[in-house]
Amino acid sequence: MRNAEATRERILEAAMAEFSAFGIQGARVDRIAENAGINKNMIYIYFKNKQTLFNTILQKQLTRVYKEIDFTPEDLPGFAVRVFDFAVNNPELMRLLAWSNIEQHAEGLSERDDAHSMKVISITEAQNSGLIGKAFPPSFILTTIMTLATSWTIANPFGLAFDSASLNNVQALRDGIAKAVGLIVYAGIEA
Amino acid sequence: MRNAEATRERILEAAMAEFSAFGIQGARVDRIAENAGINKNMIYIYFKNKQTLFNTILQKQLTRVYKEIDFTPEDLPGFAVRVFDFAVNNPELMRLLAWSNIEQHAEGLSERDDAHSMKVISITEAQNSGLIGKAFPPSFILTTIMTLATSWTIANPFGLAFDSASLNNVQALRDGIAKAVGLIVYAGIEA
DNA sequence: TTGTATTAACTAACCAGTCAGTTAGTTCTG
DNA sequence: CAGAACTAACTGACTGGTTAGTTAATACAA
Repeated sequence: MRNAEATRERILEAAMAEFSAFGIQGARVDRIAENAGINKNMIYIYFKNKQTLFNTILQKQLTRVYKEIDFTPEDLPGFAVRVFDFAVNNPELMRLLAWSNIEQHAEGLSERDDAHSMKVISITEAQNSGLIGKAFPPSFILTTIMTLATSWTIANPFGLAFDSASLNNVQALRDGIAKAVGLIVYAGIEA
Repeated sequence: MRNAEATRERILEAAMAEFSAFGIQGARVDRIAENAGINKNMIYIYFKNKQTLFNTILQKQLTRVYKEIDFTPEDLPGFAVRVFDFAVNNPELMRLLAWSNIEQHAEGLSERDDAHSMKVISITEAQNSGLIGKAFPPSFILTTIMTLATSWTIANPFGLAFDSASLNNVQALRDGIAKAVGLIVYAGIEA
């Protein structure tokens, strides 16, 4: 079986699981090779080194995030719920983000910054057109939404165990998040 | 200079910096010894191993957190601001928490769980006595406050760079957090 | 048969933990 | 109070195992 593309794909798949579980430092290249069912050297042929492999995966996953979650400034509670669902359904990805944050070797995150700036601008416009309230600055609103929506993932600084029981009723959390975000973004309107 | 207590303290200090920067896996015992200005073997005399050293530090820091931040169910916006100030002023500690979460070797966190349960009970009582609103479940309120208050630290899943500019005006963030928490906990009262 | 995919064996560096031994300080004894 | 006996603090050198990355040789497909 000789198939360059398939081999590359299997490396990426195994590496995603490995990096998500152990981070960059903790990931073992031998283990990735074994789980991918390929020889370790293939990793060094398809990717420069461990760090590059990680960067490739992070890039790919981030692109996926921005593609799969629609940003709707006119419906921020709905957006928050979408982020929440995505985060709860993709714990591997959340862990990858956490690792890239704390191990601080991340590169090429300009895409992330761009996506952030665009959202802040959209929120500003929504405020000016009266779609949402002006009680809070746009960047504050965005940060609040993103952290609120990911509170029940590995991102919670006090541990997921902190409030894991709530995950037994995902719909209740969805409702709570939508309501809380609504209070914040519609503060000052129709009140 | 022979002083067991001082030596132990210097190890803990250097280890805190090391673990905060590199985590458990990434921490280097040799580096801790060098920065503490002691012989590496002393670490193994005073502490069983690297993991035990980490656990000791985590325990100590968590105790400090619970001691230094008063929980006031009758003034949750104030509590949130206190958590925010503490988090912003103790980035090392926030990193330590993040490492202990993601590297999942943490032990002896019953103290943390107890502190959490107590707060949930207090919030429930506050709701029943009409001090705060019943729009959200107690555990939801607590989780929301904790993550909101730590959104501008390493805990932010999308990176601190996500909204680092806001940290230039800490007072504005404090006000925003207090206001947002107020909207959530007083929803349904005096409205 | 030519070049690409793949492999096994190897290397150099690193690192947690150990160990045999030394030095500083304290207690006991005559 | 001298100095021997003892204890606690500390040191430097080492080891066994691990790991990222390399190299040289082999299998295969066109």
